[in-house]
Amino acid sequence: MKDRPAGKFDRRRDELAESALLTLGELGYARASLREIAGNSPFSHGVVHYYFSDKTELVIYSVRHYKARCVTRYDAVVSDSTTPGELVDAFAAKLAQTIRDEAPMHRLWYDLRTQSMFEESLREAITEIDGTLEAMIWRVIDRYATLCDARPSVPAPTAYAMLDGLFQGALLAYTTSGEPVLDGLAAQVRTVMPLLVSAADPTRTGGQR
Amino acid sequence: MKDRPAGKFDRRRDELAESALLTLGELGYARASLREIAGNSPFSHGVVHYYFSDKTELVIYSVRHYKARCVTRYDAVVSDSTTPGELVDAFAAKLAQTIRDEAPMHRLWYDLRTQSMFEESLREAITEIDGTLEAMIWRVIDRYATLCDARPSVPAPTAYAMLDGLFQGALLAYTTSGEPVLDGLAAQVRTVMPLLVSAADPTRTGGQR
DNA sequence: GCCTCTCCTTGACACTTGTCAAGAAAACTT
DNA sequence: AAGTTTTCTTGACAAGTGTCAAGGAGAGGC
Repeated sequence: MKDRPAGKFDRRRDELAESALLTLGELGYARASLREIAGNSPFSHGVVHYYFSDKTELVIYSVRHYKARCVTRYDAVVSDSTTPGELVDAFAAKLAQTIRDEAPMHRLWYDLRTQSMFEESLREAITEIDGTLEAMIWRVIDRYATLCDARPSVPAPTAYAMLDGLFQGALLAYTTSGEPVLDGLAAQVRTVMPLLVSAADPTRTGGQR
Repeated sequence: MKDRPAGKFDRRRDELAESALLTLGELGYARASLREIAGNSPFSHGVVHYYFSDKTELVIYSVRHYKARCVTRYDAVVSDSTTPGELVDAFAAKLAQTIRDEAPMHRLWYDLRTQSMFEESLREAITEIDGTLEAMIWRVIDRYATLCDARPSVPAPTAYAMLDGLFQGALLAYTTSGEPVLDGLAAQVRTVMPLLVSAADPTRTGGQR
C-alpha cells in the first residue's frame, strides 16, 4: 500500500464537510440524510463511507471544520478597539452580523449541542468546541474590562453562558421575525456588557462611580 | 353520534402525553418513535392516531401539558421570600433542584425549542411557551428588585435570555458531569442576580451605594 | 338476546434511513 | 500501453419510520 497523499484525501473530506454543513444547516441534524448531503455535493451518496466511517464522524468533522474558522471572529474586535464604547459597539455589531450571515450554521451548532445531551457520541467534540467558544467570548470580556480599567465581575463560564443565552434568544427571534430583532440584540449587548465588569481594585483607582 | 364525554377522552390524551414525555425526554424528539412512545404506555402503537392526528400534535400537546405544570415553579419563591438574599437563595436552590429532578424534561424543552428553528410546525407553540417562561422568570426578577428597593436593570427578554443561558449551560454540564456542577449553578445565580437590578429612582432613595 | 357505538389492536403500506459490497472509472506508475 | 491502485457510482440490504384501514373487544341501550 502506498502512502496516502494526505493533502488530497483531506481536501475531499473538507469538500464533503462543506456540503454537509450546507445540508445540516438547512435541515438540522435529525433530518439531514447522507443522500441529501451528497446531493449538495458533486458526489454520490456512497462516497461518504469512503471518506468517513460513520455519519457521526462526518458530522463531527464538519462542525469542527466550521468552528475552527469561527473562533477568531471577534479577534479583530478585541485588537482594534481602543475604548470600551468602541469595543462594545463593534462586538454587538459583529454578533448581529453573524446571525444575518450565518444563521443556519448557528442553528446547527445549537442543534448539535442539544443533541449531545441525548447522544453520547457527540458529547466529547461538542464539549471541546464549547470550551473554545467560551475562551473566544472571554477574550472579549477580558479586553473590555481592561479598557474600562476594571475587572470582570463574573467568571468566564458565567459570562459565556449569559451572552450565549442572549445570542440564542436573538437567533430564535431572528428565525421567526427576521432582521428587525437584530437591533434589539445590539441593544441588549450594550446593556449587559457594562454589568459584566466592576471597578478594578479600589486601592488603585478608587472606583469609577 | 353521541356526545363525546370530553373528560374521558382528554384523560386518555393526558395519559398518552405522559408516556410521550417519558420517551421524548429519554431519547429526544428525533429518536422518539410512536412505537417507542406507545411502548411506554399501556397501549399499542396504533392508538396514537385515535387520539392525535399527528405525531406533531402529540408532541405539542405533551410539551404544553408539561409546561403548564411548570410555569408556577417559582411562585412560592416569589411569595414566600421577604429579603433579597432569601429570594436569591431559594431561587438558586430551586433551579438546581429542578435539574436534579427533571433533567430529561429540560433537555426535551431545549431540543424542541431548537427544532422549532428548523420545523415551522413547532414554532407557534414553542414561541408561546417561551413567552410564559419569560414571564415566569420576570416575576422573580421583579420581586427581587422590589425586595432590593431597586429596579430591574435589564428588560424582561434580556433577563430571561441570560438566566436561560446559565440554566442551559448548567444542564449541559450536569449531563456530562452530574451532581457536582449544580453548586456552581447556584453560585452563578447568586453572582448574577445582583447585576440585574440597579438602585431605584434616586430622587426617592438617593441610591444604595 | 342483539345492535350500536366507542375504544383499541393488528398488520400492512409506502417511504426513508445508514450501511456496505461489487464493480466501473479514473489516476498514477512503470 | 499495461497494470495497479485510488476513487467513485450503483444498487441492494435490513431496519425503522409515520400513517392508516380492517376489524376485534367491550360496554351500554333496547
